[in-house]
Amino acid sequence: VSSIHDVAKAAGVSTATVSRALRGLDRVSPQTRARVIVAAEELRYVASPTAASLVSGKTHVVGVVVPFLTRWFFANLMDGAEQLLRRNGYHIQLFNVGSRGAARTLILDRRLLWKRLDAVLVLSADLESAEVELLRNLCLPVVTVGVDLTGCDRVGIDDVAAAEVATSHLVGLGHRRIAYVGGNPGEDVHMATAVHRLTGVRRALGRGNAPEEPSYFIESDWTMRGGVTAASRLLDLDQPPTAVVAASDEMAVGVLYEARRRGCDVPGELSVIGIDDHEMSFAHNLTTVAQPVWDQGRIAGELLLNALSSEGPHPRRVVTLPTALVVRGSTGPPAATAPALHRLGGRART
Amino acid sequence: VSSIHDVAKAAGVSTATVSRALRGLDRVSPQTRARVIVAAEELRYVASPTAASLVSGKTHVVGVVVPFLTRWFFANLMDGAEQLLRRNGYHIQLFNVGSRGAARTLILDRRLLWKRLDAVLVLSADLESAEVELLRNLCLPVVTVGVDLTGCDRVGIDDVAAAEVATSHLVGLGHRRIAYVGGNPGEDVHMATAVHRLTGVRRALGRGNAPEEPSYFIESDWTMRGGVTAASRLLDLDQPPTAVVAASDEMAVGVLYEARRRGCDVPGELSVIGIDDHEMSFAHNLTTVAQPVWDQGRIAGELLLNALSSEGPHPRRVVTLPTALVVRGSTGPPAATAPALHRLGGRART
DNA sequence: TTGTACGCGTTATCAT
DNA sequence: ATGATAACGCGTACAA
Repeated sequence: VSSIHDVAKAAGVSTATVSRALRGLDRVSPQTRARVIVAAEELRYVASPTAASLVSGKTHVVGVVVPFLTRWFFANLMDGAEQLLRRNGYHIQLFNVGSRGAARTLILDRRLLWKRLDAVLVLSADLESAEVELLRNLCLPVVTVGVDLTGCDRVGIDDVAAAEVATSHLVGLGHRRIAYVGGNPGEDVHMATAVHRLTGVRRALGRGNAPEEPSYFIESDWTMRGGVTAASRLLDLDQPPTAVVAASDEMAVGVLYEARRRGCDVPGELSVIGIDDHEMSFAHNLTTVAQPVWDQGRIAGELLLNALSSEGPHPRRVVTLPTALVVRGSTGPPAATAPALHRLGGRART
Repeated sequence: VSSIHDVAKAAGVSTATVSRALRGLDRVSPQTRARVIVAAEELRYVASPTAASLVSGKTHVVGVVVPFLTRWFFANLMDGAEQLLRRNGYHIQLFNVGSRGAARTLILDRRLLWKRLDAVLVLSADLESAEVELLRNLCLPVVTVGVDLTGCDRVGIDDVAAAEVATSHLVGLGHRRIAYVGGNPGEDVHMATAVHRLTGVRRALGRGNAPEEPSYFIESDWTMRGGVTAASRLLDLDQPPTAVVAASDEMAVGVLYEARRRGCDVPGELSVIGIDDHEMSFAHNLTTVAQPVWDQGRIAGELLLNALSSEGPHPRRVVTLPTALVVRGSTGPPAATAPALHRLGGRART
């Protein structure tokens, strides 16, 4: 409830001096600064951020665009970015845009972003072209994680390689009937990721001289339930696969669940590998390709701070982080004999 | 890049009229309003939120204080609250305070909150007394989830009852050697929750005439790893329990993992029950007491909107949501014979 | 080193 | 119904 005038009066100086003293600018005598600081503390003065923003044009707020708050991957990205940004005096404003298509919760729009933010962080959210356009017109630093926006700084992993490593692991174990449970490239926020991982799987199959059986490629959503549904379709086939690559650990766990439910032994009758190294994966004994999620968020924050501190245009920065195969107990060599069938009576769920 | 003056000029009216027309106030002729709207659209005008805040005193920003972004429970609370608030024109600013004690990431402080927010949502974060004091001095509506702040609106579940139901389920199955794996009440953000759930367990044991064995009460942290550690201690006992109540599903899954790792059959040799109904619990076939997490967030958002729209002080509102026992496969009657031991060689990990 | 005064882009009050 | 104008609270040239 006390303004800069009150502090000025109490310290016996002008408001300009208060402003300078409190913000650590030079051209203020040490004694004066001390008096001002004491007075400000006394009056519990805090400069109004809105007033400051109005004149400076800086809000010290960073917008974070994210498709899901509730999924492990995004929550960890957020966490990594948040800590760094906050430590450097920036506040985080959340834009939870939701999934694509009908499930989309929020369309980014001028009034939502305009004049509110100093920068934008896009966490693996594929945006509509109009939204990308908008982001550009904002004339703000934009950093993305796991998705490409031409010209914007970016951090991510090599999704093609990650899927390739996962698939090659199975090929190396002797599997030839390998299925892929991936995200739906058309309707999903992870469009790019879905495409890249599919590419990686194909590449590994080709290199390993393993066939591509169309019915082994299932599109589903990135959740555990998606994995359950996909596994159900696969295990209902006359010739079920002997191994499954899932595009995420959550989906992989869904596959494990459905296999277990049908009495299909893992890895004896079915090997399963995921991508992510989700925090729960070790409890499921899931083999996976680990990616450093939290670090991707942190580094994205660093890139943002960098862009924020350097005036003018800067060269584009792209950071690609390494992944690593984590072998646990859900993968093994295929059974020597033809596997037992674990079909359920009815038709596969969709 | 266009201000209200540009729109005024383009529409041939004053800035005051532009403001009124665009905000849907009355005392503007329909024709004038139309002209203004067209001009604004033409110029892609969006009112500067900072300037508007400076004069109105309203920021249309709600602060959300949360101890962890990365845990399922909090992410879902956030999600529920976020959607409702955004739909009603409020922006979310994140305050990820982190755990208690040394692990604490962020101390809430005047400059962080002052003049920035219209209201604050505290999601199950136990705050330092100084922070609570600060929150009060902000003179803003404050709503909490799962934690009590005297005078503040609150939504939550009956934690005592939830733990009681979980424990009674085991008692009803015939168990008498029942352990409890709970949060550390001293060092944890969930202080209140930890205390309440412990109370519920004790109450059920007392009512069921089951003994309270001190070595069966383990304090750990609310994660899966905490559950692993706790289970390790319990299974190393000379007389291990026949059943475990875990304060959260994540801990319960940790217990399941450690039991499985030691070859201890669930539920044959050990029954396990959690609290939450975490989205992954069905894959672990975990019996649990479900609570409506997302709804708690949503309702907290509703309370906040309510407080925001009604001027002046209002009577305190407390909403308590129901919980429900979900019986799956991790609980069953105790074995008739004395259970086998599943101790490991060394001393229990701590 | 310090003070004066203008401007940031709105909303709100009053007059018309 | 509309317009002129004073706040809102601060940062910052510029003058002193």
